[in-house]
Amino acid sequence: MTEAKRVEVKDLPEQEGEVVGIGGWVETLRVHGKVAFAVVRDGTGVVQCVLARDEVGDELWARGSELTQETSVAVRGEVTREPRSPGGFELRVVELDVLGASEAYPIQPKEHGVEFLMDHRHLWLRSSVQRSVLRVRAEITHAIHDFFYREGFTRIDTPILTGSIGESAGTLFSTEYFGETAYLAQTGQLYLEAACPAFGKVYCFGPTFRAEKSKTRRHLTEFWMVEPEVAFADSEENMRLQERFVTHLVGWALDRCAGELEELERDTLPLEKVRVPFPRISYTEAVELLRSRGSEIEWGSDLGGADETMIAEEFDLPVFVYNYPRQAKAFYMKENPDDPRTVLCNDLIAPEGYGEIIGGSQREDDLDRLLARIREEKLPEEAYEWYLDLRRYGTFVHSGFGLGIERTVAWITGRSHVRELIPFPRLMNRLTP
RNA sequence: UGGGGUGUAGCUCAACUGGCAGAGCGCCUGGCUGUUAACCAGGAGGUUGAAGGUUCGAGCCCUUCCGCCCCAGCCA
Repeated sequence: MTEAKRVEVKDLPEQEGEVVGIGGWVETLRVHGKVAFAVVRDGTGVVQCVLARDEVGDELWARGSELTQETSVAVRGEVTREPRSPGGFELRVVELDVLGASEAYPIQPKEHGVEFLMDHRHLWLRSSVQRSVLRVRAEITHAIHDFFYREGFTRIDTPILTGSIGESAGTLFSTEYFGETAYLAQTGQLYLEAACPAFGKVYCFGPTFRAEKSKTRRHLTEFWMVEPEVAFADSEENMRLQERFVTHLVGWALDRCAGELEELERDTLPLEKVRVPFPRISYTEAVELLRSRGSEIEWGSDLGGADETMIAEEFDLPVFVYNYPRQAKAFYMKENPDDPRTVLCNDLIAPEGYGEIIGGSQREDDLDRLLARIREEKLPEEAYEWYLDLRRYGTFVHSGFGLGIERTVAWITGRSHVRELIPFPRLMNRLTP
């Protein structure tokens, strides 16, 4: 192919009248007797490329009119303003090279079932809805780092391979590790607590593994979680950080992903309402509310998905539910001095039925009470020796939380299942591709 | 693990009460100069998830197994 200025599709409107080159993949081809339309995607956008038989000659016509779905091509043509073309511009083809042929592409621009699409996840990524949700995910992860950088946090990368330590046993993936058993991390929190006295405000962001045999639209066995931890912050400050953080993520998505949210047909009005402060309701108040709405929940048991949805419906913002019964929560959460039946913690429930996106707490900083809780839960005390050291050498009030990325992106994009919101989901029955 | 559903062409789905296995899309052939998931005509394409049973006859009924989806639990 002769030399032509190589451009990205998103920049084509600025090149009107110029002859430019693009590289991309054929999404669809519509051939008439003497004119053909090929829609080409390059990753930055899509453009309709037009071949007129009378203009391009027999050889190019033959090549262009036999393009198949997802053939990779290099196209050279004139950028033309054209109201009949989607996007208002098209490329009038002068030259076209097939770079990589594509025979019988499995995914049609029609409906498919979930299993078929997941079996072809490596190709499904090219589809417009998948591109949009994964673009939003990428922007959200960027917004996460932006927020914590600007707030003065230091990023701490916590290990993925760990010894036996975490929230509880029985939900960990294990693997052989030079004759020992290693476990895949289900939280970075305990390591962050160790980094806290070194840096004050820290966070980690990475994959998390849960060997639960969960089969719901809200669960993955491998998911990404961002976890901040703040020295000298109590539960109250923790919730204020959470609402500022979530507001930042939503605002970032509205600013930078308007096109994607439109493509996804997401009603952005509920998102535009998101601002601090978020409504708060104590666990005890939540139980009273639920019982007044006909639920038979007993004080002491954890809230289920239906309970969360019922609470979310009372508000049009994310809502904090705080201070749960201690038997429903993890050993490291600090006892509530005003009501020792409960611990200083909170969940954040997203609106519109998307459920829990954050779990957070103030941590137990008293050595004796923490030790008592470890023994109460019958956890292996030896494994927690280094964690207990943090209470022996300059213990301090501190709090933190974990926000699930896929659930947050599900809410922001309005998608119903988290499996679409990570490029290659790992589920109980899905390890490939 | 428990409850509910489902499995038919490459894909998405029909098939009445148990009675000749079908459509749309995709693919192949031909037609068409402005399509927008193009349209029109023709063609190829099936071990009805697997095994067994009932019946003159099973995609449909029965038994067992397998896959998938939804809900619950666990949590983010």
